[in-house]
Amino acid sequence: MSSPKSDFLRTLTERGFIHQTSDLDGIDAAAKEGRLTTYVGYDCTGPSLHIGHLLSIIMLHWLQATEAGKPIALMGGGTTRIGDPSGRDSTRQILTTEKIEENKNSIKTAFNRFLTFGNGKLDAVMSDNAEWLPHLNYIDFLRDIGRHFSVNRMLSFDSVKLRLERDQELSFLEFNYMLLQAYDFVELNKRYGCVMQMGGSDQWGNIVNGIDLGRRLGTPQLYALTCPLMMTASGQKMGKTANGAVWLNGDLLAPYDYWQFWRNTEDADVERFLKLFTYLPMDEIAKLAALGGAEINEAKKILATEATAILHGREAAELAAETARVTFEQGELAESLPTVEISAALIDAGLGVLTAFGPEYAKLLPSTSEARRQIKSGGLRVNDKTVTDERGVLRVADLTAEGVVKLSFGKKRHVLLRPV
RNA sequence: GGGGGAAUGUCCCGAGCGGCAAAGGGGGCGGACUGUAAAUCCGCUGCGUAAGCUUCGUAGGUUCGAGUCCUACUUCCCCCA
Repeated sequence: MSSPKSDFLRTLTERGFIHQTSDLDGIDAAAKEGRLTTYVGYDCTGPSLHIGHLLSIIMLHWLQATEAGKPIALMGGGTTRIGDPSGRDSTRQILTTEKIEENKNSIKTAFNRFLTFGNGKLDAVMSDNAEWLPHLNYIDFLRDIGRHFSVNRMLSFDSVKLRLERDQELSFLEFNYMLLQAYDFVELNKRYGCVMQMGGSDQWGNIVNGIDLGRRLGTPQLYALTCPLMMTASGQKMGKTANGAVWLNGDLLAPYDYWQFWRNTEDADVERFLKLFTYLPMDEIAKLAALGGAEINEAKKILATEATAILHGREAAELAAETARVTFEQGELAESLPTVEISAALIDAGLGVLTAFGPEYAKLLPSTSEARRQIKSGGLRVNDKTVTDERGVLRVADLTAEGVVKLSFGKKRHVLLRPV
């Protein structure tokens, strides 16, 4: 197609969101008229979404911001009971319905910062396929939906093919996943006039199945749009911090740590990430991207603050930036660092360093054995002084003027112990 | 139904004559160098502030001593029917 006429497609294209689409012209036209109602589905396999999901959420944001259509966030309350085999070597553990409900409620909270929900034409809605999938009748489903699926073709999909080639188990349960996801698309079309599904590039097959099913059932033309799988410039899969996944929920990953995650972006990724993970205008991004050498750190700080702001709010982002500035640039003690309160009696009696860093208190390290090893390689500091004696003890004399002890693991992770 | 093979350090792959806390990778973490980057180099990578304790699919057995030998069971793969 020529250059896109809709703000929506132009934005996604210039910011690098688009990996694959069906019928670009059709999408463009629908976006221009504001009738591109679009959904993205989210599994409820974990307690929170993580940055792997962020691209699709931001795409929904742009959909709404450019007035291209109504965003639908679909919770996979039903499909999670089956388990998507895509990208999986082995069968997912089957979660209990209680666990799925719990995850779902926790996941939902992340969307409010990105989308405006309500009853208006372009207001976002949250749906849940547990509303319809559990009520399907097996025979009816086979007759109405199953007959449109060719097993020959299903076997050719990567998610299935890989398992078969490697002689890995693929249960009949999982084999049905793609039918249900296809059905979701059609159902959302009926309920909300949804005409497009977006997702990560690994979802392409599943999405196209929905389009095919729609055509066979006489549903209006449906569209697909996928975004690239996020990798860092050095080829690592994105989304890991030292402590695990980069969760979107603040109770699982504090705004400060989230800010740090973005601050540590590789040079080569800065421009790409500014486009994808912030709402900054393109000309401003171009300026930041032009920075070279050590100056690029300024761009990284802006990336971190902007990305944190759209998830946790401006105030939390500024606080994280300030905490980082005091800690890293002035080398001073920032009282807003993550703080663990301990009983004053522990300090009075003298608290062993190994224990203090361990899982019981600062939680910087998973075990005291690990703490011992880190001391040997010089990775632990108390009040910015490297710990050399694994038998060292924290005492009242170690408290700073602020009445805390600063424990550091590596150059980047700090925790304050505050006796109360 | 019959025959053969395999399960190893709770991230993955993977060696392992009866003396093993168990080779080697990958990944991860720390240190050095830098810019809280990448690349590179070095170190660490079961638990325990000591003594020591607990690991090789599960349960028994042989032995001074078992990842290693024997028996049963579980799961997976291959061949035959």
